Amino acid sequence: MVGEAVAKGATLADVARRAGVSPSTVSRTLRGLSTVSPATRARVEEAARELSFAISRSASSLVTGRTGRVAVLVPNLDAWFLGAALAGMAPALNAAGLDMLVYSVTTAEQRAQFFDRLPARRNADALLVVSFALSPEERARLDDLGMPLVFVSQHEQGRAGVSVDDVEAARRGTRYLLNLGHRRIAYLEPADPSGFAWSSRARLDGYRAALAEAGIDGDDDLVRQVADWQGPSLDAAVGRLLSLAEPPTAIFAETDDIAFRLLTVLRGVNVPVPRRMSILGFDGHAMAEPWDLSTMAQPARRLGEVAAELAHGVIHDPEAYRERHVVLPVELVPRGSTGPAPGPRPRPGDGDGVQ
Amino acid sequence: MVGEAVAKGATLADVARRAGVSPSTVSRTLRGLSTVSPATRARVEEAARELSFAISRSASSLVTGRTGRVAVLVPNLDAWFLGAALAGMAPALNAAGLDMLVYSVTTAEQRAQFFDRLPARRNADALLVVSFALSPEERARLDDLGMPLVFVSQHEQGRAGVSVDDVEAARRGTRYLLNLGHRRIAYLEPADPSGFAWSSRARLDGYRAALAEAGIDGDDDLVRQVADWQGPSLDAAVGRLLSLAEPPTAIFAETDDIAFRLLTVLRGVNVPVPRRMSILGFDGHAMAEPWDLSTMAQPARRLGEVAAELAHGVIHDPEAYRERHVVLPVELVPRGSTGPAPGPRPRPGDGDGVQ
DNA sequence: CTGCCTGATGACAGCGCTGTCACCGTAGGG
DNA sequence: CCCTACGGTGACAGCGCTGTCATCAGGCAG
Repeated sequence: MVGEAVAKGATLADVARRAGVSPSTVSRTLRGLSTVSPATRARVEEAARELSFAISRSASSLVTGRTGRVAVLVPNLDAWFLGAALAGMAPALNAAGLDMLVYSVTTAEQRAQFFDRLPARRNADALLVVSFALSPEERARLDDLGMPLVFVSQHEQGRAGVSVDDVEAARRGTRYLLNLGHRRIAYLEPADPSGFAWSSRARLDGYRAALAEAGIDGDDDLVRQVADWQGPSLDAAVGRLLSLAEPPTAIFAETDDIAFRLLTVLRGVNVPVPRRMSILGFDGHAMAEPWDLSTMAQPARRLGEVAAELAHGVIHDPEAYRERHVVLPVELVPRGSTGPAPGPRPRPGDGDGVQ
Repeated sequence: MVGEAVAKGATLADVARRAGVSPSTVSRTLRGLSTVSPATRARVEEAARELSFAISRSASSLVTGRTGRVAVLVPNLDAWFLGAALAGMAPALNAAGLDMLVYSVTTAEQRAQFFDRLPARRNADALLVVSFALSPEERARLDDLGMPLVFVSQHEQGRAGVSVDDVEAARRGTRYLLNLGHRRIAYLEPADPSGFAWSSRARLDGYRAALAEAGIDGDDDLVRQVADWQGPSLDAAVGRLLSLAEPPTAIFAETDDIAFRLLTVLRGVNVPVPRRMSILGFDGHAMAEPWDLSTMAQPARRLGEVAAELAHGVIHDPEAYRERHVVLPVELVPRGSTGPAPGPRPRPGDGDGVQ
């Protein structure tokens, strides 16, 4: 009895019967195709509505070779940036009539399985690679399979993709600190032991370039790697920086997540921000505002939206889109975590140097 | 020439030819089915590997009626909780051989479209509804279509789902504040103007129950709605609370996001936490630790994992799983944002009451 | 030696669509 | 009044699988 009630779902043939036309006509109508008379169209659409007809993608993709789906490959799912990017992607994809398949590949095992079974293949029309470091073999494999690729938040020579100009953004961020009078500027970059997340030295390069332009010699003691998210290595890094002969007066963190933890650590050890130490982040994390963190804001959602457009492009016009790369702007958002460099170190007896 | 290189992808028939067997046998082998001789199995598997064969779900689902996909419906994608839940879900789903289709329905328009075209139907074997307030019509629609539903992070009577016991968790959180000596405890709940996010009065109920158990009359002035994420209404709410004849000494925030902003606002107006005001959040947000926020931690990832198991369940054994509901524990994580209630208000001349 | 059962495999129809082609009626040009 | 053109429609094959049934070679009891 229960089984009876479960409508298996109307088929296109059912709709055709109800509308008194052939299946072909229903198909044409529903696809909004060329030549269907208005009267027929109306009848078909009503019949479809009455039966709550929803087309079976399985059947149509079997014949068209298109699945109407795109796969999204991410190194994890709980990082703010990825969530924001997906949040931009999903509606844009849906608007284009595409469904979004998400694959979160975090462990080596998952990775092997993903590329071995390649579930995306034949089950998606394109693959969006988001901040994921593809090995050359993996990339080759995907190419062999003829899977159109779109790289999101990473720049791959001669490939469709969307990203920001990390070099330029980091350069501008560093210049901002220089303009505030800072001369000793540290740089904290995330260590990625898994090697899954895509990264480049681009931001670090930008930082170094800005220092060089200002005639300041790079000091490797000021560049430190820290575990991206959890763990004690940040404390150690801060300890190193504070115990230098000439400690920094500003720290540029490669990600806002690092900057947040940095703020906490500094508060804990009574280093006032920004009076004694300015902090600049990178990402435009949603929490940056409540934390009053100055940051280089990436348009994360927008990256997702553009990625969706590119996906649509590479599917429908591979020739035109194959190498299209979009660069989005990064904006410096100055907030309370950055301020002028403190004056010269107080000589003995000078007090705090405060007027 | 380029077109030539694009391998359309081997079919099952190709594998069969290469292995010198019939397509049926290949199908049986690849599905790990009953009776295939070891020798044949080996030949088939090798042929499949050599051709990088990946089965076409479109074709197989056309005949089996199963898509091997589950759809996940979320009210948005950039909230921490949803990201964490998805992060738990994705690998668990993949391990069960299911692909994850994500639908982020944020606007009324998207909502109408989703339920109108119901892209999930016939394109997914089950729908996971995550913190999404389905209208009765929407629910009825899904039921009519025979789509198995799993409710995540929300409790629906007689439905498969996984959630936490919000009443009990809020009661415990409130008791914790009571045990610290607080008697005036405010409660901040999120206003959800869109009405998309599922919510219940459960947490508020738990808060009230704990107060009642302690013999404290509820004071409606202490319960305030604030915009969940952005906006100025928090400032107003704090203003109200601080201007009461008897202001609260602790605030229980229904979500960590509210608690974070609360911490910022209080810091801005020089109300020391926890010396003058204790703050307790709810969620177990990843940022709670660096913020040193006490919180009722939900096992967000675990919710996702269990949801995946339930999805597998309702697909393969609907009878057994139809009404299965799993309740996961919430743990109080005490941190630095909560402390003993300050002593009685200092009488004039008493100073700060600090020894 | 016959008959039957069992394990292993192949043949074939058909899932629900789409694309192609054939078809039909009507309008307009010669 | 015939012929073509064309808008509108239907018939039909077939996409790549799976499930069912048929087939066949051995093994073993009778």
